[in-house]
Amino acid sequence: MAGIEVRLTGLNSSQLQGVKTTEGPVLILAGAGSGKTRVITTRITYLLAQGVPPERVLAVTFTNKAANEMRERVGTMVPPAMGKALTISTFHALCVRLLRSGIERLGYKANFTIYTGSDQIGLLRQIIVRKGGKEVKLDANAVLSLISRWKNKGIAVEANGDDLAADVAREYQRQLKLRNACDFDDLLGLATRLLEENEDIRTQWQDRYHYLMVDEFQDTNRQQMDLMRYLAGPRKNVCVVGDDDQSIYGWRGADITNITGFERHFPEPTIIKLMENYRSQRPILETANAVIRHNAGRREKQLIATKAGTEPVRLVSMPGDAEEAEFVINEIWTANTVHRRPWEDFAILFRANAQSRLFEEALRKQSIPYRILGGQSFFERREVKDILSYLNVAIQPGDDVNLLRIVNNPPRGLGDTTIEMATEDSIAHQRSVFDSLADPEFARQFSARTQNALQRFTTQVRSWNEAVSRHGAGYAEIAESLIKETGYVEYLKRSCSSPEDELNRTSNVSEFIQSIHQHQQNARTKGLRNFLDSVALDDDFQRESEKDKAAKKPGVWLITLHASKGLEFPHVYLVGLEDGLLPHKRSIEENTLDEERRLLYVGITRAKEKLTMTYCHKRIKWGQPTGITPSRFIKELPQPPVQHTNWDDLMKKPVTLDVAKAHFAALKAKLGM
DNA sequence: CTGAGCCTGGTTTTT
DNA sequence: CCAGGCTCAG
Repeated sequence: MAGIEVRLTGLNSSQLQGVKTTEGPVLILAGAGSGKTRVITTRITYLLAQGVPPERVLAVTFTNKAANEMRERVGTMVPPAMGKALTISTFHALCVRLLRSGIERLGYKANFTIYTGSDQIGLLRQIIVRKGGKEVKLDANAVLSLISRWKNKGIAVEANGDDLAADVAREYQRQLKLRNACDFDDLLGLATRLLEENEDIRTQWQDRYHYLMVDEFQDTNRQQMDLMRYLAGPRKNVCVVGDDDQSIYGWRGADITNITGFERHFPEPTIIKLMENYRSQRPILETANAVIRHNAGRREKQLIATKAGTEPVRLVSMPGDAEEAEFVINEIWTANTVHRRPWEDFAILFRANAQSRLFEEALRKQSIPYRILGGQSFFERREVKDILSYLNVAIQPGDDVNLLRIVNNPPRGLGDTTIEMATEDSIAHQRSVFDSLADPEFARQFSARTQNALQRFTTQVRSWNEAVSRHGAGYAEIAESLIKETGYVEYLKRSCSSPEDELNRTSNVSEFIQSIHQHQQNARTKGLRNFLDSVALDDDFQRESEKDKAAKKPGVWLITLHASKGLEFPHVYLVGLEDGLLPHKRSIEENTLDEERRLLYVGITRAKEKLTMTYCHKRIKWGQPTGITPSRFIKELPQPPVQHTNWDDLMKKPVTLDVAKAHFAALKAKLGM
């Protein structure tokens, strides 16, 4: 094998140890800003340089973004052929691969459909109405999170209680299997079960990968830990990288004991601490260290500053939320106008999305560009979701959830009554809704007109099914003709209220068609099923994600603390340090203050040069001014380096000449002088 | 099927 | 306050 060069210069001794400890379980505790990604990518390169074949290396991440970044970075360090032979994947994508080749052992068919959040909710709503009648007030979202929690812990849905929620959950699971569908949690759970119950498959996968790496390990749940254990096998070459202090997804099932109790799953690991911080100036790190120290049961560590700095950390009290927004935006405006700092140097971090509104308004008022992460993803938009449902039905007409979404959309004479009867019939005869619709016996009870509509629809579905089942079928063309045949776009146009809306939605349809074409041309594994997988897993190769697009737009960052993890900004405003907000009311009730403290810690460690925290004495809540108690975390902030001031003092401070000039110039520009 | 009007609830959201 | 879901009338 041609020698690969590994660049080890510039790594500190613990980073070097992380790179070179290749055998046995390794736990790398990577503090915020400690150069974790560099260690992971260099470690992969190092393995290859030691002669490990690239197809024996598996690196798992949580997000597609992280996987792509890792792939790119490694790609610059090794020959292209080697880079391609590595497996760098998200947990979910890896599980889909496992399941597509083995799920038949668990009683599913290999062409199973992946149900996303809205599919799940749709199915649950249906079941709730059927089981409990219309009066029953059972929140589908609540049941869904219950189901998710069980699945994350590896508890069988079937094995829980006999109240309505548990009953609905059981029916949900039964329906999924009947429809040959998996939800996101199933992907992990079933893949794990597949390995657990089948020795041959387990050994096959254990032979495949000899070196495993997991990033963001603090976010793994029980299932993911089990999965890694089975994949690692007796070799136990597992290197996990994470930071228990940045575990902020407990509410989503992440199990912090995976990292704090790592030894229980992998005895006698090498533990490496990356504590040198290359991001933040010393005062910021002192603040962070002081805050996180208050958490119990953590792995003891302290971030070590490599960057000095004299800028104090500020804590500013505000009379109300309006002043808070105004103050922050004014400072940003001045820094940009007077000191020429670009807008994207500033981030406003908050606990809850609702907080962003006042800031947005203030930014708009000053015509300052900003970017906001989140919002509806492309594939959750109605028109895209509709077409996806058509394609899923084409593959599996028995997929009731997707069928019901499109059966009368556009309207084709199959209204509520017909569909309700079909649903009942399908339950009575233990078959799919499609099978009921297509049954002449069932059709007989309807008017000639409805019979006609039934005939037409079922014939169409059958022809689509045949078309997509043909080997090597051009699925982009099929999708296009399907849309034409159904008159979907015309229908969509009719349902739009404004020309802008119409343009937006129709271009979404075109963009979607375009992405199928691209998949058909470029994807490594072609086929409609694979396309739908990559859509469900949001790992659509060519199309830029909404987040990437937002990140490229210039402007001030408005972002939740959760979404800020992994990012860094020169100037950070961490707003709303108030009891009930940070820590959040629910967290106080549920006694998860540790996680709230970690959230604060994550926020603090985002800042590179300057950190300003704020809190209000009053806040307009639901139209009413409400008194506020400052955050209980404030007393944990060390003074110094934290400087506690208030709004009045800062407003009274004399304006410098520079600032006055800048204001004057801006005013002139506004008036067009 | 649509849309106005009423009611309710309001944390975070990698796949 | 205000967004989203739901109902009922047309």
